[in-house]
Formats: sequence, C-alpha cells, structure tokens
Amino acid sequence: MKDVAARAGVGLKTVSRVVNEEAGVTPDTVARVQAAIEALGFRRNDSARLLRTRRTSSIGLVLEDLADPFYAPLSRAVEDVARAHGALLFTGSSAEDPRREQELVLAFCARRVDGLIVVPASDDHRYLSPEIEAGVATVFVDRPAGRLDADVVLTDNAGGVRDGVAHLIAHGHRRIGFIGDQPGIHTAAERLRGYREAMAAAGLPVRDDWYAMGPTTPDRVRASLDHMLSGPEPVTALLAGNNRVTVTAVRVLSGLPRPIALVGFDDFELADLLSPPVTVVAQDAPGLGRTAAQLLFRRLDGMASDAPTRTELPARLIPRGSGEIPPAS
Amino acid sequence: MKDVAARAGVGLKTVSRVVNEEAGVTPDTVARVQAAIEALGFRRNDSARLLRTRRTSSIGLVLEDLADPFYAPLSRAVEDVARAHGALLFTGSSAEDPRREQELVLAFCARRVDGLIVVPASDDHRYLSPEIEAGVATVFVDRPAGRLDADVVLTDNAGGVRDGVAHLIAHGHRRIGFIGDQPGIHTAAERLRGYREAMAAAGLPVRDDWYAMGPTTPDRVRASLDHMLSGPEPVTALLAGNNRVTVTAVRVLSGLPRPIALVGFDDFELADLLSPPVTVVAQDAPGLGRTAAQLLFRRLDGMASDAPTRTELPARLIPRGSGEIPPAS
DNA sequence: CCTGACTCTGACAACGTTGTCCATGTCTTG
DNA sequence: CAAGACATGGACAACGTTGTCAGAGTCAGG
Repeated sequence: MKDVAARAGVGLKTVSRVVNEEAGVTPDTVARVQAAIEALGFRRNDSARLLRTRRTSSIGLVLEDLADPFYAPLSRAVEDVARAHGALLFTGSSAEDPRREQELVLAFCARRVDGLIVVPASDDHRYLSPEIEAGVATVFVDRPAGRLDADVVLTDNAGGVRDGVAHLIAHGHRRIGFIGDQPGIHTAAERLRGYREAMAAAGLPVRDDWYAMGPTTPDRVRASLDHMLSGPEPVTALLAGNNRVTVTAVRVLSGLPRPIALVGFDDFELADLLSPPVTVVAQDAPGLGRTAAQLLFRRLDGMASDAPTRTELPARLIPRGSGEIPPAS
Repeated sequence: MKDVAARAGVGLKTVSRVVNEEAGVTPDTVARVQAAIEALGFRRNDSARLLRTRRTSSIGLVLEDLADPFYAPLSRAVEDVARAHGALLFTGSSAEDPRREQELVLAFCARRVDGLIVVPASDDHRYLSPEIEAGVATVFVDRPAGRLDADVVLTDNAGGVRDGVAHLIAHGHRRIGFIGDQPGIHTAAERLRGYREAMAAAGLPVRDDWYAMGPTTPDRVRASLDHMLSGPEPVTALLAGNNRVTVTAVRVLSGLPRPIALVGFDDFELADLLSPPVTVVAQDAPGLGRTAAQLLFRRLDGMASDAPTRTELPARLIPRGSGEIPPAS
C-alpha cells in the first residue's frame, strides 16, 4: 500500500480511501491510484484491515461431517446466506467427537469469526460462554446446545416420526418397530419419543423387542431387525430412525419372502427408484442451514442481546409406496 | 494480552512466549501467566498473530457445489489433510459461474490464505498469476486450469469411459450410446474421447445419433435417449456420462419393455439396490481431494518452485449387473 | 572478587490497514 | 475583497501480536 501511495504520489490514507470507495477523492486522483494498484498488482490485506476494524466478515460452521448427504446441503445453504451478507465461511467436521468440536470452535474464535454455527457433538458447551460474552454470535442447529442457553434451530423430529408412524397405522399396521441411533444423541431420543407418542395416541402397546437404539452400523441394524421379525409378535412395519438405518433396512427387507412396510427418516436420492419406492419423513436440510444463518446475521445486525430463541422446522412425510404395504393378515 | 501481562506482572513478550510455549521461561512465571490468562479468559488473536508472521494457516477451497454428492467427500478429504497440517479451511461454491469463482478466489487471497484448491468453473485463470507469484500455492482439481500452468489433479476420465465401454462390448454390445455434459466442460470432453477411443479400438463405428452432449437436465437426457433408441440402428447399451444422466437413464430405462444395458459414470449410493443394480465407473472423490491437498502442503513446505505437476487418478469399473444385460438378438 | 557464560525478561519496532484530526487549497457568499 | 465553508489530502496513532536485541540477574570458575 505504501508502494501504491508512493507510485501514485499520494498519501497512504488516500489509497485507503480509494480502495474502500470512500467519498471525497477527486476522480483524477482515483484514476491515478487505480492505475498504481493495477500496475503493482496490489490486493488489500484483509487480515490487517480486520485487525483494525474488528469485524472479520467470516463465520465458522462446525458440523458432524461435511460429506454427509444431510449436512452437505445444510452447509451450502449457510454458505449462500453468508455470501449474501458478504461473509466468508470456515467449515470443519467434528466427526461426532466432542474434543474435536471444541478444538474447531476455539480455533474459529481465535480467528475472531463474527459468528458460529454449530451442530453439537458434545453435550456441554459451557466452554463457549466466554466467547459468546465476548461477542461471538452463536447459533446451534439440528441439536440443542448442552448446558448453555443459546439460539437453536431444530427439526421437529418427534412430530415427523409421529406422522410416519401414523401413516403406517393408517395402512393397517399395529405391530410397528423402530430402530434409532444412540439414545444419547438428541435427535435420536426425540424420534424415539415421537414413536412412543404415536403408538400411545393410537392406543397401541410398544413391546420391548419392537425398538432398538444404538450405533447404526449395518450389522447391528440387521440384528435388531432380525430380532423384531422373529419374536413371538413380529412387527409388520418398521420406522427407520435415520438414513443409514433405512439403507440397511432396505437391503434386509428386500431379501425377505414377503415385504414389510417401511418408513425412513431423512430423504435420500433415488428413494423413488427402489422397489418398492421408499416412503420417508424428510427433513429440510437447506432450510435448517438457511434459518440458522439468517438468525445469526440478524444477531450480528443488532438484535445481539435479545433472549435466545428456539425454532422448530417441520418434517414432511413423503409417501412413495413402501409405507402402504398392508400387514400380513 | 496487555491486561494479562499487567495482571501477571510480566512483560508483554513473556506472555507471548507462554502462549506459544516457547522455551526459556521459568516454570514459576509460566504458572503466573497461565493463571492470569485463565482469569481474564484471554484467547490469542490469530488475525494479529498472522499479520505478524505472514502465515495464516488457512487454505481456501473453491468448488462447484458443496452440496453435490461428488464434491462433498472431496471437501471432507481436503479438510482432513488441512487439519493434519494445522490449517483451517475456507470453502466456497462457484455454482459453475466463472465470475463467482473469481470473486471467491480473490476474496480468499485478500484473506491471505496460504494456499488454494480450485475446481475450475472458468476457462481462464490468468487472473491468478499475480497471486501465485505472490506466493499463494494453488492446486486445481477435477479439471485443469485455463491458460495457466499450474498443478492439477484429475481423474482419468477417458480411461474410465474406455473401461466402461469395453465392459459393454465384452458383453456382446456393438451399438453403444453415450450421453454427456456440455462439451465445453473438460471432463465431459474427455469422457467423450474415451467413448470414441474404445469404440475405435474395437473396430466399431460411432453413428452421429448415438451420442449427445449438452446440459444434463432430465428432459434433455430423456429426449436424447429416445432418439438413440428409435433411430434406424437403435443402441442396445448406454454409457451415461455423469450421475445426473445415470439417474435419468435409470428412470427412463425402467419404463422400457425390455431392459437395456447401462454403465454410469460416477458411483452413487444405493446403486446396488436398484434393479438391475447399476454398473458404474467410479471416481475416487476423496482421493482427488486428498491428493490435491497433500500436493498443496508439499508446495507449502518447500517445493514451492518446482515445475507444476499433473496427476491422474484411475477410475474404477464396478460391475453390478446393469452392464451385463446382453443385447437383444 | 571478578569475569564470562548463560538464562530470563522486557522495550521497541514492525506487520498492513483504518480512524482521527489537522492542513492546505478552492470556492462561495456577504 | 475578506471570511467562512467545503473539498481534498496527509501525518500519526492504533489494532494485537511477534522478532530482535539488549539488559538484568545468576552461577561457576579462576
């Protein structure tokens, strides 16, 4: 910048003014400075600029896995909102590891991001309160923060599962199974709750061997499913608690002599091309990201100190056929 | 930091030393400083630090769409390598718009990222040469840079398609169709080349109505496919030039009275669950990202000025059945 | 007791920008 | 023509850190 000033024969501050398109510079001078910038290939150093202005125009996004088909569109939505607000996006995957989540979050804070969007991997976010007090706007998405009162944007997991189970009930099922992720994960617990509520609302019992919670590896899902199908009162329909479960379920069910009704949680590409096409309860992944990001920027634009909010986005049942298979009589 | 120094009763530089775990500070002093840091909730401002050290420990990734099932795992692989090198990752989607690509790249440069990984959306990257000369390591992925000599990591697109076509030929096909993306896109052109080469290698002609290049919207793909199937010498097998084409092709083909052999380019989840299971030529998306990122950090660690390299990763044929349907006699 | 070597520590400048404030020159108006 | 208003430009400090260097203290050996 010094070089540019020298070459254009003006003061440092004048170059700054030109770069920032501030008013109060003669067109003639502007031209001279522009020429010098061009000639020297000068590019403003935003790090320095931001050190001075104390706004980095960047936000950090921490999620479980950037490559996950659910989080990828969420990230993209966040990115779009960030772009609209002139901010750049740092991303990081926590891989469901609380320590890694914290590392990432604190690294972003050290970079002095303006705001943070976090899909919690840990259940204790008190480490964040000094940062929040220091002015880092923070929005949690998909799962609520642990031991911290902060903005959160969620899917109505319980409601979605209720709709899914109700769909199965409406098609004549009475013995319905549920396979979900580890109960410590908030979304998994919520979905289980939805399952119980829907069954209860229809006056149906829930046998202990009709539901299983735990890691959603193919082996485990397969075992749980076998168990549900071979007990004294085998289920005639299954609600799969997330997309990994759904995929494994489709594999197992396709090998069965007669089909079993299935509703999956989370939509996935090509669900409509399977046979039978898979009915799902779809979350609005881009919606979650967009909503969270918009909330973040609203905080940044002034409503900083309002009370934390909780937003719930509906899940949507997409009937495709697999939920409409009637129970064997 | 000033406050910390005052509270601990030491000089500014000593705090700096403690924060950076530099040697040569009495354990006693370290403890006092640590206590002060703790008490004040101090966190080093990396922006300032990086202004001084001229290394931001961050890299920028520009790709077409963060949410795309091909690019998401690529990003994740880049992120993992970056983390291993202690760097943070900026991401941005160009949405195949050259202007947006340039905006993102230059914004990252203004932030003084150490390096850049770019999936080109434009065909002219000369705007990058001043940055590269200024020391920003740059690696292109998936497609080569335009009018610029730079590192690039590619899939062997032509080779992959050759294998796919050879697979179809091996199963008795002679009239094979190809539907690809717009010919201006490097990967699409390469794949078309592979198709032609494989046909030529087998001594087979290629009729003009056997291949179609253009936007891969469902409508267009459907039209192209109809055309190939209804001409005087209808194709008996299809090579789909990317995953969007594959999906549409599966939809159309499943409605046909008798099946047609299909090989898709790019693997996709659940391909094995469709009926028939879809044979594909799979790219190694994480491999592309990993290789590019590793190359980037090698550049950063010293081999800055070596000549640009070109790396080609193989594509892998995954036979699943849809390519083994014999031609109607 | 002096010297030299060594260990800690702190003052200061610098990184590249922007905000503040003042100086200069020009124009308008009474 | 004088005086004030306005437009333009520049000097300087500051943002929060680190690199350089030199000063202060400690210790061992002569």
